[in-house]
Amino acid sequence: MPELPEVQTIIDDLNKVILNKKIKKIDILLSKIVRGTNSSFIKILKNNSFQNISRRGKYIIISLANNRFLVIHLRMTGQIIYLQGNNLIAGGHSDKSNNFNLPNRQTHLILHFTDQSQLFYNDQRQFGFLEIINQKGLGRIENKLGIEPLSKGFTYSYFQDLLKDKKRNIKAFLLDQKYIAGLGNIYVDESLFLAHILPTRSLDSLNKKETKDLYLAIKQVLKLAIKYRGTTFNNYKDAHGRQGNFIKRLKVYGQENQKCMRCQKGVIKKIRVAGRGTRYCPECQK
DNA sequence: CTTCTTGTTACTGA
DNA sequence: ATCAGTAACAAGAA
Repeated sequence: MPELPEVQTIIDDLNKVILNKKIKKIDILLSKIVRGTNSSFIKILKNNSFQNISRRGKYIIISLANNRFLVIHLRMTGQIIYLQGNNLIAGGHSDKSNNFNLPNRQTHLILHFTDQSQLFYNDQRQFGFLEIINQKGLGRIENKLGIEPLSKGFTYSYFQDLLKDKKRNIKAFLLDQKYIAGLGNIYVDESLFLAHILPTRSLDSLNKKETKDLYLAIKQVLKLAIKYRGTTFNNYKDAHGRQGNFIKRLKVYGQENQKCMRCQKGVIKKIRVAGRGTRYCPECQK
């Protein structure tokens, strides 16, 4: 479940260690994980290098030479792990089975660099993908995504305009990448909790204060999660011995049947909203 | 055995 | 046009 903060953590780590290293070999272990033909994918990457790594919503965008881009989407269980020797230098979204014996059963692609370091793409459920695109492809991604919630352009008045005249369910709206890019199930639930708003509410039912609170909550939750290096980085230490642990700061996600840690009155409930498991406090979210 | 999990797209029907 | 709902993708956990 890598969302904006997890993807941001991954690219921040990778940018420090992988730029300009020459790719000497590409192993595609699961063909369908690569969009487009495998042969052109390999042809473009071979002897190429990463010039810069950025993010748009949950998409990882790696600039290559020759105006090409390697785009990676982790979907639900994708991981990127960069190893130098036996040392994990940068990585993403490790789950319980934290096993650096790579490649393993879930490894679908390996990039080998000339300095012997390796980048592994792992994906248990195989929903993620890698793709080489050009400037035009970049435009296509841009066109389907809404604003970056941590960008300067995401002002309160921009947020108000987004909501205007819509009657949608608030959670479905926040999950929709074409309005705001990067939120997923975890941070939507956390933002709504922070703003004291029930996930079942509709946009046209929000008053001015609630709208403002939600706007601030989204930014606050995302910033804090990035500070703690995301939620799903549980059991690994990176090269600097840090552990990402926003999971310990989650207020509602995964807290069902627990007493609400804010009001100490409600018990966190889990229901289904917009097709997703949704957690909230029935006492202090209205 | 069944059910649930999550990101995204595609599709149906209101 | 807007929106809700559901299936699909795949593998593993409970």
